[in-house]
Amino acid sequence: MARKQGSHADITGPRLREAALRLFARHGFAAVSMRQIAAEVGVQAGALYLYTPDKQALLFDLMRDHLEDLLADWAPPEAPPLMQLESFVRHHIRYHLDRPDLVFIAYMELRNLDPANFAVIEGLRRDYETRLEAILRRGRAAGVFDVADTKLATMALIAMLTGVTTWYREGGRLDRATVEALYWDMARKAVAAA
Amino acid sequence: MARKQGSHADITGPRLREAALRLFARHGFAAVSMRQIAAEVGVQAGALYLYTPDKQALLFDLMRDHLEDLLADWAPPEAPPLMQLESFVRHHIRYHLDRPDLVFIAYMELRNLDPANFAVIEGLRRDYETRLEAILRRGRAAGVFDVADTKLATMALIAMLTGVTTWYREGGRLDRATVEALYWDMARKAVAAA
DNA sequence: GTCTATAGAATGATAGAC
DNA sequence: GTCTATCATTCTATAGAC
Repeated sequence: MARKQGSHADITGPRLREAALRLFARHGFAAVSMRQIAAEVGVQAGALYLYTPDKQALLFDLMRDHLEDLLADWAPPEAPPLMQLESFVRHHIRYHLDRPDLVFIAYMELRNLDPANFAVIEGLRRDYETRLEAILRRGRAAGVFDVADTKLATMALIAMLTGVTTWYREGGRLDRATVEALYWDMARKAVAAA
Repeated sequence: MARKQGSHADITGPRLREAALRLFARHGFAAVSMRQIAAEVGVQAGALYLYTPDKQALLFDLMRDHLEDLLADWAPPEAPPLMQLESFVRHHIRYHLDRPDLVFIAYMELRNLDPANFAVIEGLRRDYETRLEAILRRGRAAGVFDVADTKLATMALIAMLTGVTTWYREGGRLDRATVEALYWDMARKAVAAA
C-alpha cells in the first residue's frame, strides 16, 4: 500500500480540480505550486500534466465552469419585475453560499488569467450582470423600481449580495434561510419605488 | 547618467512603496517579484532591502497604514443617526475612489499576510465595521432604521459601497459626485424605516 | 497512469566592492 | 546607498523508466 501506482484517471481528474479549487481559494493562485496540488491529490507533480495542460488552464476551467453553471442554473421567471428580482436575489445568495470557494476565486483571481482567458470570463460575468440590469430596467419602466442608474444599481446589488461569502460561516449565528431573507429585504428596499 | 549611484534614501523609500502598491494591485502580491519592484523603482533588487526587511513587511505596512488612515480620517459627527450614516457613506465612497489600489490590496491580499500580521489587519478592519454597526444600532433604537440584524446590514452595506472600486473609472460615464449621491440613495433606502 | 529525475528559469535574500 | 554577484531554493514543465 506504500506504493501508489496504477490507473486512476477517473478519480484523479476530479480530485485534481477539487484540490486546486481548495488551495487556490485558501492561498491564492500565484501562491500555490503544482507540487502542493499534487501532494493534496496524492500523486507526484509530473502526473498532474496528464489531466491539465498547465496551471493556467486549471484556473481558467474552474472559473469558466463556475460561471457557466451560474448562468445555466437560473433564468428569469415570467413574472413581474419585483418577483423576478426576488428570484434573482434568493438564487444568488443560495448559489453563492453553496459554492464559496468557486465564487471566491472567480472574483479574486481575475488578475491571474491570461488576456484571452480573461476576456472569456469577463464576457460570462457581464452576461450575468446584464440579466440583473434587464430586471431593473423593466421594473423602472413599470414604475415599481426607483433606480437613477441601472448599471450602477446592478453593480451595487451584486457587490452587496456577493459579499455574503466574506462573513457567512456554516453553523454560525444566522441560518441560511434567514440570511437569504435579510438580503432580499435590503435589496428590495434599496431599489423599490417609494 | 547611465550609472545610477549615490544617495537617494529620501525619495527611494516612498518610491518603493508606490511601486509595490501599484504592482501588488495590478498583479497580486504573490505574482510580483522583488526584481519587478526594483525595476519599477529604478534600482537593483538588493537595494530594496535597505528600505524594507522583507517582502511581507512591504505588504503589511501598506495595508496597516491604509486602514489606520481610513480610521483616522473619519469619526462619526455628533448628529442624528441618519446624518451619521450619510457622513459615513459619503466618506467611504470618496475615500475609496481616491485610493483604489490601497483599497484593493487591503481586501484582496489578506490571504498573503503572516498570521500575526493578519490579526492586526483584521482588528483594524473590525474597528471600522464596528463604527458603522454602532450607527445602525443607534438608528434602530431611535426608530429611524429598520434593520433586522445590524451585523448583517453592516457587512451588506460595506460590501455594496466598497464594490464601487470594481467598476468606477476616472473620466467615465458618471462623475464622482453622482456616484456618491447614488450610493447614498441606495444605502439610505436599504436600511430606512418605512 | 504514475513514477523518478531533471532541465531551465526564476525566486527571496545576502555579501562585499565601490 | 547602490551596485554586481551569488547562494540556496523553488518553480513549471518535460523525458523516459516501469
